[in-house]
Amino acid sequence: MYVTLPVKAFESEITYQPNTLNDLANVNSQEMNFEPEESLFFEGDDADYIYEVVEGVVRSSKVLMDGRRQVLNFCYPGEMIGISHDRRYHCDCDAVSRVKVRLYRRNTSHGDVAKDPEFYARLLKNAAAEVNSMQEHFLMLGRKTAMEKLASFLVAVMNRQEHRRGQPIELELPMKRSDIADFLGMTIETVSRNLTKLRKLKVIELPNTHTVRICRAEELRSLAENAD
Amino acid sequence: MYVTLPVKAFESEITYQPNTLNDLANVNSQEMNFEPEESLFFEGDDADYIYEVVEGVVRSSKVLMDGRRQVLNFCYPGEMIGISHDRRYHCDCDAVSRVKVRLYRRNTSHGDVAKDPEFYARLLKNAAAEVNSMQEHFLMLGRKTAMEKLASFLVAVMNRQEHRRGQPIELELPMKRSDIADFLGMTIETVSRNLTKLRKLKVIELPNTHTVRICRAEELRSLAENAD
DNA sequence: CGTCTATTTGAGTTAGCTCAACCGTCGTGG
DNA sequence: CCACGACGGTTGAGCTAACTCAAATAGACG
Repeated sequence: MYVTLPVKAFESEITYQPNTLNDLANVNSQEMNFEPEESLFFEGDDADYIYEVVEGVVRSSKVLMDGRRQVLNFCYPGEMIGISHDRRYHCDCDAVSRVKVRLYRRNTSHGDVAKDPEFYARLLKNAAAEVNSMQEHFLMLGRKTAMEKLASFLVAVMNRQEHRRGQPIELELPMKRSDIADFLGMTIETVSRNLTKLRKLKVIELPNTHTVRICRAEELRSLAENAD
Repeated sequence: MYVTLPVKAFESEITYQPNTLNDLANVNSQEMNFEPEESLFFEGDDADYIYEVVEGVVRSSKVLMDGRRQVLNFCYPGEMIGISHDRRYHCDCDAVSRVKVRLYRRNTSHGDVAKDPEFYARLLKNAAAEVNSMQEHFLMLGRKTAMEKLASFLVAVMNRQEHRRGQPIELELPMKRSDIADFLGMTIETVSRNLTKLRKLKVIELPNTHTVRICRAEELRSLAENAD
């Protein structure tokens, strides 16, 4: 029945109850799991599904023929990916960590996503939010220094994740340095050097390579707009 | 009646006929004109209107406190700007040339844009297309050389505009060098130097500062992905 | 414990930046 | 009608932030 894209078998099938707050009415959805580095889809594939991240982190990216890569976004739980205007995906999409996603079928004879106005509204809001966040990312890519980029990235991850006031903030960065570098439009060496610099400035600590403890959040925020 | 945002008076008021192909059903819209460098809206303003460019070119941009600027997009006729997920604009928007725009009110008691499913669908498709084009822009900002950026820009303008096969292609570039520079994330000097370089390579001619004649389109396309 | 991969650090290079001079066009006023 | 100032664009010279290449180190995993 679902022969088109996701080659993996669906792990579960869920039908939402109509009119439940925060849920989508009358939309059939399935869940799927992916291991780190597994691909959800590739650029050029038929965009049969829209994905919602439920657990873990997903990375979308584009590559040039010579291998240069730009990471477009890291998607966290609650975020959607795979919306297309022309029935093709325009980026690659892979799991960074272990990932659970919910799939929404683009077009089916029954339970058609495109005919559900609430889902539509949600998609539009999501797309608008994505445009906004991409605009921030733009300013960063085009006009910020390496240090400002890295600080902005850490601030963005910090803002995305809940934390209790006053506490030193621990960020989990499941992605590799090369992912961060390709997201920020710089090299892994420059990422590494600037992390070290932040550590020496006592703005952060690095208990291990995938954890960043923010010691001076305000200092970091200020570095995100002005590299001194 | 329309006291909120656009301070300028509306030049005309149009009501679309329902069910006309390519038109929007039951949506009141107005048109407005802007002179070059006039602003349509600013970052942080209430996002009361969605704009569709009818004539001319519009520029959206973001600025850092110290004045560094990133141009996000140049909008050509048929494109929409001003969609927001949270009722605020997230970028500045200004006319590059003389511009005619059509305005759609975000929320009104009568003719509410948000309740018109066709308009919704159109907005969503537009937003998805914008995300796609921004993704291309990303790859460019983050990973391309100055020459590749400039060539990509010229190719994008070329693709956007109609032209008859075989003919040498003349592009009108109404924006200033500083706009191009801020769009590509480089300096005006680098833009200028690389235009000169393309001219010396006989890939383009520059009859005047705002016209580019593409002499070797294929060469240009190849430069857009590989600066040699 | 050894192998493999990711990350950090170091040293030298370079693409693109900054600063400065110059040029062309256009509009204004004597 | 011409002089001149303002503005946008081009070109040149030197500088520097980030890159490349290379080597050392640190985790991860069987």
